[in-house]
Amino acid sequence: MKKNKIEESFFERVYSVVRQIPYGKVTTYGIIARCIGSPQAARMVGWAMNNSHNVIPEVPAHRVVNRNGILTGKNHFGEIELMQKLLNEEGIEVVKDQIVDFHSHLWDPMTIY
DNA sequence: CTCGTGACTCCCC
DNA sequence: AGGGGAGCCACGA
Repeated sequence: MKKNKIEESFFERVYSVVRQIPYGKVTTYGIIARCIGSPQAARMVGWAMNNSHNVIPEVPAHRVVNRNGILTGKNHFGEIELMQKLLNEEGIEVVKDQIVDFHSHLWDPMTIY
């Protein structure tokens, strides 16, 4: 055995975490990056999200924002208002591209309650 | 193979 | 308090 493989791609690892985000909750790029072992590779997480549109099952990328609770990736949803719209549908209020009471909606995969 | 870029984050001044 | 720079990893040209 040398290597075995199945080493899931970096992207796959990101998707696995993002898919675990419960309905009505959000998380950040940094948290995800840290969760997969690369705390400073938050950029990659966002990049993975960009590619997520081509991934199945669909990844709730709209639940992923930056550490300030700002919808930095909204520009990549095709429709600028789409990301905010999806969050609103889940009961998350967004003002000026920023999630209201962000900390309350924040979900940390490492923090099991 | 080398270079550049990217939906971020942290540290320093 | 605000601005600037470096770090991180993967992927396309």
